[in-house]
Amino acid sequence: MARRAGVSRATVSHVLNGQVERFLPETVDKVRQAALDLGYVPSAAGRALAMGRSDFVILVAPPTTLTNLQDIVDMISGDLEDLGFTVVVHVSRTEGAPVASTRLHNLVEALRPAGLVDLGSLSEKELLKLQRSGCPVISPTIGTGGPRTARDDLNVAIGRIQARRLSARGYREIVYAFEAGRRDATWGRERMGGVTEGCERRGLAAPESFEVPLDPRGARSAVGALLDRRKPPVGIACYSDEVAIALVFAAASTGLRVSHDIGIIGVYSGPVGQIMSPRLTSVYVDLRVSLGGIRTAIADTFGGPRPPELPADARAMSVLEGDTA
Amino acid sequence: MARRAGVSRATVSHVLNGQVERFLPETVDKVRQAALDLGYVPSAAGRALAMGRSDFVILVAPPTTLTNLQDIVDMISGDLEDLGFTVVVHVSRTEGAPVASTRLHNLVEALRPAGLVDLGSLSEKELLKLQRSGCPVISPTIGTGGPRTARDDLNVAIGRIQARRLSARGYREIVYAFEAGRRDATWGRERMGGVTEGCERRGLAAPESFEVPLDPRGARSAVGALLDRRKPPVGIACYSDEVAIALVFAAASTGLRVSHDIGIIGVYSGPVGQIMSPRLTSVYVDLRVSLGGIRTAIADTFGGPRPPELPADARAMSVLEGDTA
DNA sequence: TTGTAGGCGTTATCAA
DNA sequence: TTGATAACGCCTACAA
Repeated sequence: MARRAGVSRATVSHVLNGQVERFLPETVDKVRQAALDLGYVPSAAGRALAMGRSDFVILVAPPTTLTNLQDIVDMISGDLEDLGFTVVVHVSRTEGAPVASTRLHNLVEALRPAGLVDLGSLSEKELLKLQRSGCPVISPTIGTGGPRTARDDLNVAIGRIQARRLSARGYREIVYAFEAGRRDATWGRERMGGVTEGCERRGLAAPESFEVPLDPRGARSAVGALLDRRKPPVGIACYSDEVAIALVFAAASTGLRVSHDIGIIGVYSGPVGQIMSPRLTSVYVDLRVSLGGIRTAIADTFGGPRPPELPADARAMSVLEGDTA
Repeated sequence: MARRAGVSRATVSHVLNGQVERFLPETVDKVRQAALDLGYVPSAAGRALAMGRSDFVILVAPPTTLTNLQDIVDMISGDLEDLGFTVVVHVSRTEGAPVASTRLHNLVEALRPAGLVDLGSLSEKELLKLQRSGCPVISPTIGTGGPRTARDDLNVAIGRIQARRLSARGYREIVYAFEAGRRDATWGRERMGGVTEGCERRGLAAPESFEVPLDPRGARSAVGALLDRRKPPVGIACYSDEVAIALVFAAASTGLRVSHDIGIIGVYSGPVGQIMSPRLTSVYVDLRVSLGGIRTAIADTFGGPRPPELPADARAMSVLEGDTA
C-alpha cells in the first residue's frame, strides 16, 4: 500500500496508528479509503522487524491433562486481546523433564513475542533464561514477586489441603498415589510435597508413595500391595481424580469399605468424580481465583485494566465433600 | 550473529537454509558452531518479511474438551518440525457458533503462516475463506479431496457405531443424549446424525434427543423424564463419556438395571469410564489412525516423508465392550 | 566458493 | 503539518 493514497508511507503509518489528530482530515480520509479499497492489513512481520518485538504473546500450556485449557485460554486471551495482543498457545512436549525445552526457546527467539505467560510448568531456571531473551515473562512464580515458595505454590497447597482433609477425617496413616509410570508428571512432586508438609505439621509420618495403573486389574493389585504393608484405616491422597477413581473401584471390588477402611481424595479434573457413586471427595481449584494472580500480572505488565475484584471470601480451592474421604 | 563466524551474512543465510553443498565443509561447520554458540535463531519477522510467508503452522484445536490435545499436538508438530516448521496452537473460543472466528483470521493475517491444520472444527466456508488468505489449509474436510461427506466424517462414524452397537445388543428404541446446555457442542450434530443414519439403516425410528446435566440430581431427573415417555428397554447413545457416566449412575440410583432396562454407550474421552464399575461401553477412537489422514495431507502439502503405514486391519475406531450396553 | 546489494513493510528521526 | 530517509534482519539474485 502506501502511495496509493498519494501520500507517503510514513503518513500511512501514522494515520493507521491513531495519530489522527495531527493530520488534515482530508489526508486521513484519503488514507483510510485507500486502505479499505486495497483490503490493506498492516504486516505484523514488518512491524515486528521495525520494533524488534512482535504483538504476539505466547501462552505456555503445561504438559499435563488440563481439561479446561479452553477456559484458561479464553480468559487470558480475552485480557490480552483487549490490549491488542494476539495469543498463541505453545504446548510443551516433554513432561517432567527438567531439561529446557528447545522448542520453546526457538519459538521465543523466532517470534520475539511481546510477552510470555506461563501457567506454572516452567522451572525458575527456564523462566530466567526466557526472560534473558528479552521478553517479559509472567508466571505464578514470578508474578508474586519472588522465588516460588511453598506458601504460594498452588500445587503444594493442593497437597496440603488433601492432607488436612484426610487427617480431619481421622486417617492417621496417609500415603500418596501417583499415576503409574508418571511419577514425574507435572506438579506431581509439588503436590506430594504439600501432603508431606501437611502430615508433618500434624505429627503424622511422611507419606509413602505408590503407583496406580489406570485399569481395573492394575489398580486392584496396587491396592492389594498397599494393604500388605499397611492396615486400615489408611488415607490416600491422589495425584488426580482419575487415580482416585481407579482406587475407589479397586478398593470396593476388593471388599474394602471406602471411607471406612480407606479414605480417598483426588484433585478435581472434571465432573466425573462428582456424578458417579460413590461421589468422590476431591480438591476443587477455582479457575477465576487461581488465575487471578496471572491476570493481575498481565495488567501490571501491559498496562491494561485490572481484572475484576474477587469477593474477599473467594478461595482458590476448596474440598468437594464426597463419600470417599 | 553473522560475522562472528568470520563470514558474511549471506553465507550464514545460505548455510542455515540447507544450501550446504555449495560451501566448504569447514565454512559450514564454522557457521553452525557459531550459531550454536550464540544460541542464534533467525528472526521470524525478518524471514517472513523477505519471503512473504513465515515458517509457522497454525494448529487449530477444536473448542471442545480434548483430553489428549497433548498427544495430538505432539504427533503433528513432530511431523512438522522435522520439516522445519514451527507449530503454534490456536484454540477456538466460540463453540458451536457457525460464525467465523475473527481471532483466527487476525492470527492468520498477522502470522502469514506457512499453513494451517484444522482438526475438524472449522466449517467449509471458514476453510475457504482462510485459504483465500493465501495459506494452504489442511483439514479432514479438504484432505480427502472433496466436500465432507457422511462416509468420511469421523464423528458421523462415531454415531453410526453407537447405533450399531445398541441395535446389536437388542435395543429397538434409541435416543441421543447431549450434555445439558450444549446441544451445539462441537461435533454434536454430526455424531447424532450418525446415530440417526444408523437407526434408519436398521429400520429403527430416528432417535429423539434429550439433555443430561452433569450432576447427580439433574441426571436423575433427565432419566426420569425420559422414562415417562419411553419404556424400557431403551438404548442411549451419548455425546461423551461424561454424559454416559452421569446416566449410568442416575439410572442405577433410580432402580433401573443398566444394560437390561437401559443401554448406555459413550465416546471415549479418557480412562475413567474403563476403570469404574460398571465398566462403560464406549467408542474408542484411535489417534494414530484417525490422524493418519491429516498426517498424510501434511506430507503431501509440505513434501515430507509420509507417515508410517498402518497395519491394514487398523481401525480408526472400535467399541470398548463394557457392561453398560 | 564467497561477498555485495537491493528490497520486503514498518517505525522513528529529522528535515522541509 | 507533512514527507523523506534510514534502519530493522533476512533472503536472493548476481557479481567477484
